[in-house]
Amino acid sequence: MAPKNQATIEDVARIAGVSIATVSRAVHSPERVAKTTRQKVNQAILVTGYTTNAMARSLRMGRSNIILVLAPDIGDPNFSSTLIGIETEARARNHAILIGHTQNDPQRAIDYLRYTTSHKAAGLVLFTGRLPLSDAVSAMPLPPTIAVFEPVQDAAYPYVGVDDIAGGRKATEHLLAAGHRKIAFVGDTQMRAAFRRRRAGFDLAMDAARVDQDNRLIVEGDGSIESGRHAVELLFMRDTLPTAFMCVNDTTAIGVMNALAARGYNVPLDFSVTGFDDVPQATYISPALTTIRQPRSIIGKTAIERLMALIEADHPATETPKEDLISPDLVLRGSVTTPRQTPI
Amino acid sequence: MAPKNQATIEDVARIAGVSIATVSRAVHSPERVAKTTRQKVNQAILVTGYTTNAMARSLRMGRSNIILVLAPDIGDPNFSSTLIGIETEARARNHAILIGHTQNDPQRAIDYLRYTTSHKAAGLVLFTGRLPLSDAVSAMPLPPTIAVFEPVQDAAYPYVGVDDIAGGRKATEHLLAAGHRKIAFVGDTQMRAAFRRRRAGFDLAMDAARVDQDNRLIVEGDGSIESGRHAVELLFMRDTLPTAFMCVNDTTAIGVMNALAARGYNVPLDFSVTGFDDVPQATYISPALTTIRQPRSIIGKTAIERLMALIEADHPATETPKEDLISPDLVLRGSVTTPRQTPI
DNA sequence: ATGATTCATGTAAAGGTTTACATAGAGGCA
DNA sequence: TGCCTCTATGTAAACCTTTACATGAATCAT
Repeated sequence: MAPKNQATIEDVARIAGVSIATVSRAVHSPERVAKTTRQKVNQAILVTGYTTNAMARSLRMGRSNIILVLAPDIGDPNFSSTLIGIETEARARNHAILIGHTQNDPQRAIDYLRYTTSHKAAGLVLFTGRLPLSDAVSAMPLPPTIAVFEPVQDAAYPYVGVDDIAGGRKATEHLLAAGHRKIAFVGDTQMRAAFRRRRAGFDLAMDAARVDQDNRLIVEGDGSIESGRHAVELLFMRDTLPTAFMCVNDTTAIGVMNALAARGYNVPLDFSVTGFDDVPQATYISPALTTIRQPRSIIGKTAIERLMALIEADHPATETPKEDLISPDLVLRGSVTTPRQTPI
Repeated sequence: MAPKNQATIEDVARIAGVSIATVSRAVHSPERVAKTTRQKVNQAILVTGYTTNAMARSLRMGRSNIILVLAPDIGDPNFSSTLIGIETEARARNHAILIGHTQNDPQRAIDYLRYTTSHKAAGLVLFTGRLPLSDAVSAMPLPPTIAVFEPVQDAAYPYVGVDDIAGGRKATEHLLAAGHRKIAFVGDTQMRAAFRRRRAGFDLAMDAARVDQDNRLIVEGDGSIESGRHAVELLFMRDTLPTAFMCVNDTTAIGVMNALAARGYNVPLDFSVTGFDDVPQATYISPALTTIRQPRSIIGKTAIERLMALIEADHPATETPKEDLISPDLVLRGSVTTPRQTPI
């Protein structure tokens, strides 16, 4: 069916009646070869069905056109949508995406990072907020690197993400504007930088509205659905209940709504709820969740733009790493309304 | 920080006091070098931090250790979970996964297929039921290929997927066992092979239960949430209503449940509903959806096993392509119960 | 003791590119 | 005309492996 042996640059050169150097130039810097020659070469390429051997090219050039994307969890909806942006932008720039799925296993991460050098990866995109801190990693020569969604702890890589502070603030301001004053913040934790910032946005909005500390019910949580459910149980054991729940992410919010429904309450009539992320599930639950939308594919696109700038820069890492924060939008759906007048 | 120039096999050879051939052998077929030499080499590798240059290796060997996965939609939950199985298994066999995201655009698909030859990919995994049928593609020399989830139209690639007939049958039998006799099948279409098979399973079960054609309400649909909603509207315009909806996939089922809720009906008290796929959303809606679970990561794992067998086989495609159908399980949740006694 | 066999290692070619440097022809200018 | 510059192309080296083949030593059978 297909010719057993792929045509090489030499086949093209022979047919076009030029040297292999000219063919190479015709392909990669067409302006350096005469118009008529270029046409002969293109013709020969068509005839032979020639494709450059990327392996030979990478070997010679010292780097490939592969970008490694390291992610702890491929299934995370944030990941897949961002990947779309990454893939599209990378492809437009003639680069391919290699997926490294770490499952939070440091050994797997190290293996993939090693990949980076053995495959001469052009760049590295990190979805993972933590890098294994073994000596193996710090001694490893990594290609230009960019972090996405969460800045990498203890390492100064440029970072592209959502403006979590602005997002947290927007969600909170929306609840305040609806008339809520006693608001629970669900998902307080020091573990994740993004969550810390959302909390900061919450406080900023509450400060600006002059809501005192007593009316801010801070509940710990790790972003899981269980943590949301648990938060509700916890609050019902305290003496004061909030009228609204500002949740650190959608998953938490879904947990909160589950628990409220289980107790027979109606959202938004009895309690208002906001999320953060706008995961697909946010539309499927009822009522649909009012939330902050992650500008996922924009983040992916921006990350590749920055990364390519790094790759093409001659002096790697001479400038100070930059943070690129993209401001998210509030998505109005059905889980927020004015607080009920009679106490629960 | 890291040495500017990666150590090469020659550095290792010099330090170990052997030839580069011996180093190569020590790394890739250790049994062929004497124990003491092997130790010297390993020591030298440790000292230099040597990693084989995969580009040089691939160039010499004529193929890389990269497997291209072509998918129309990265965001599809089926895709990501299957990818986990693919990635894990590929990694265990020292291969890496390159993602090609076609967005159903034939041109993008072709570009990625071309990738396959330029990067000397070891293999190809197709998530896409349709291949662009241009001459460009049929003339293209593709590496060993396997289809996943949907067999590829008009092309005889081995295929790993769920046993859709068995799954469709199981779901239908479950409804029959609950006492339903008038059942709607939502999502009838010729366009997708998987859907055709689910329909076949439905008919098989209905035949076995001797349910006549009048009690099978077949409604067209393309698997979208809108098609589910639309099906309900359609059925309410006919003179007979089903007591249960067997939906071709979960997304359709969610649409059906949405529309029923909008009309004020209760699932499962008024109508029972089953889905197919077990997408994450199936647990988030209320009631949680009784459905057929795709054995996703098993499919991914199996696909790579078959693909590697193909890659390692000396005589490509001499055997007839094989179908590997994995039997899915029924997941019991809250959307099915006995039919109500009083008609709607 | 001798020839045959096995084992461990070395030598060198090949894989397909890109690119520094060389070359040659054309055109411009005095 | 003679010299210089510029442009288009060619030559050959380098990138780093793997592996067929060669070599020499050691082991074995007779």
